[in-house]
Amino acid sequence: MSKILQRNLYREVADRIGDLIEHGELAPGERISEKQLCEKFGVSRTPLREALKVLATEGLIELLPNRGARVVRLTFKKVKDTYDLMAALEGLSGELACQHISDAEIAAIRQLHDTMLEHYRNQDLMAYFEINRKIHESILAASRNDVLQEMYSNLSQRVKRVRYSKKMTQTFWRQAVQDHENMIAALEKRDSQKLGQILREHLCNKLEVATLAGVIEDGSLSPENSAENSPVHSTENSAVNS
Amino acid sequence: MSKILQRNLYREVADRIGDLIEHGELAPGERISEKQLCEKFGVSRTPLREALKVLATEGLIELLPNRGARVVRLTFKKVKDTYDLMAALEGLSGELACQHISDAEIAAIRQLHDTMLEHYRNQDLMAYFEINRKIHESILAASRNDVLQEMYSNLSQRVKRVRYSKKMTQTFWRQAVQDHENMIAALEKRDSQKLGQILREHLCNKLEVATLAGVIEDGSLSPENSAENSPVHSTENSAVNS
DNA sequence: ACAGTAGCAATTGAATTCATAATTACTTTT
DNA sequence: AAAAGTAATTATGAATTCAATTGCTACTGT
Repeated sequence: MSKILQRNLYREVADRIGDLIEHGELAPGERISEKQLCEKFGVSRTPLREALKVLATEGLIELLPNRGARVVRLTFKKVKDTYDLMAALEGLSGELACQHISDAEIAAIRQLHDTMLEHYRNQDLMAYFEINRKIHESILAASRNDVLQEMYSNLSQRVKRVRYSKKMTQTFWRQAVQDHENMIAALEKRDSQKLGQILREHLCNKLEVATLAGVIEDGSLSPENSAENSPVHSTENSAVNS
Repeated sequence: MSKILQRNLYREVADRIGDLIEHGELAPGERISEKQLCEKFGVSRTPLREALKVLATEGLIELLPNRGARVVRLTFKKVKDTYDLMAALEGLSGELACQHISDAEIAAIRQLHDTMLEHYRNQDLMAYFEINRKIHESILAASRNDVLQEMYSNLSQRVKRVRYSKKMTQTFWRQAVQDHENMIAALEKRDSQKLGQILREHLCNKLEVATLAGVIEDGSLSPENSAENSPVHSTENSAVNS
């Protein structure tokens, strides 16, 4: 049925490090000491270094030749670029989903949708987000495109640590709910063009980007800015103000 | 300027193995012996295994626990899924390019376009494809989205070994050229919606998928079909005659 | 004769060891 | 006293070694 999950040590270690990054226990830009992590996880350097190589190709850390690894610093531009991509992928997933989704799956999503509305009425943001995630996941699964799902999952991983959207204005929230109403409608009519468009323009992404502009500006994500060796600061931060 | 290319041994090895796969010297489904490759490249097992882990996350090979690695078998569905994704990414790149591209870059693409038309008139397929690739690359670069470029490049790698479209009917070719005419027009008008749409529907992808359907059916890509452990050889040989 | 189990060979997974590169601290010179 | 250069220490890159799992083959029992 689903994929056989291979439990190699390197994969386990990679996941654990990913968690550390997501929860901020490994700060952005922080240098990662191999020995330190070896002791923390109780493994030898070989599987740990394999894990680091993998995490680097997954875009979570970057490797400095002969100088070890460090957590990638999420600049505003990087996050924006990633969200643009994710929006495009969500759009595609919507189009494909309309072509392949079963009636049972639509019914299940409708069910989720109704539950989500309930949470909206109760103003339960956490519960709302959880169901929201499940709905998008269901559509993604209905696309029947494994490569797409893999890519989306990877992109999602990269920006996970900034996905906490604590503040959600009523206007935005209301609009998001409206988007979801339209999504369900398009899905039930199997209007792939429409669903694709809605998902591409779905507020969630734009909203998060908007709020993030503030968050990142605060310096909470990029403590010592993006420039490593160049003394000149580029326009990336000033762009936030425009 | 551009990224500092780190020349780690593992990256070098990974690229070399990638080449072997692309050129078919490592057959699809073939088991990869670590020792064998170590001797071939003259490196120890450590960097080689790091390379294998990376190639696995890049989707070129798959790792069987305690049984080594093997080249992924490109099924028709996998290729189709990948092309669908690439089309979506090209579409996005078009939209973004219209927003960021400079006049100089447009002029350069126009230049490429004219050269390509020349090759079309001379019916020089190889030269045509080369310029065609450069044009799409230029648009991708103009999107100013590094994540997008990285993802596209990865997807492109995965299906590289089947991208040889030797046969190109005149009808298809003519349509492709027409598409490119429209692309340039949209680009010069900076009509992002239009360019996006053209790129998403650009014949190249659909054409390749169509021809590939034949190629893969021939068994040249999946020698023993998609089934892994089934002892029964299905229609693979009889299909060649049909 | 066929099937199941046990033993052996081979290959991968992980750890330890060795080498090389970088960084830091200390000393010397200006 | 400050700066530069050299040496030493630390950390990463690579190789070798060790252990464990797998697959194959042979032998025995039914």
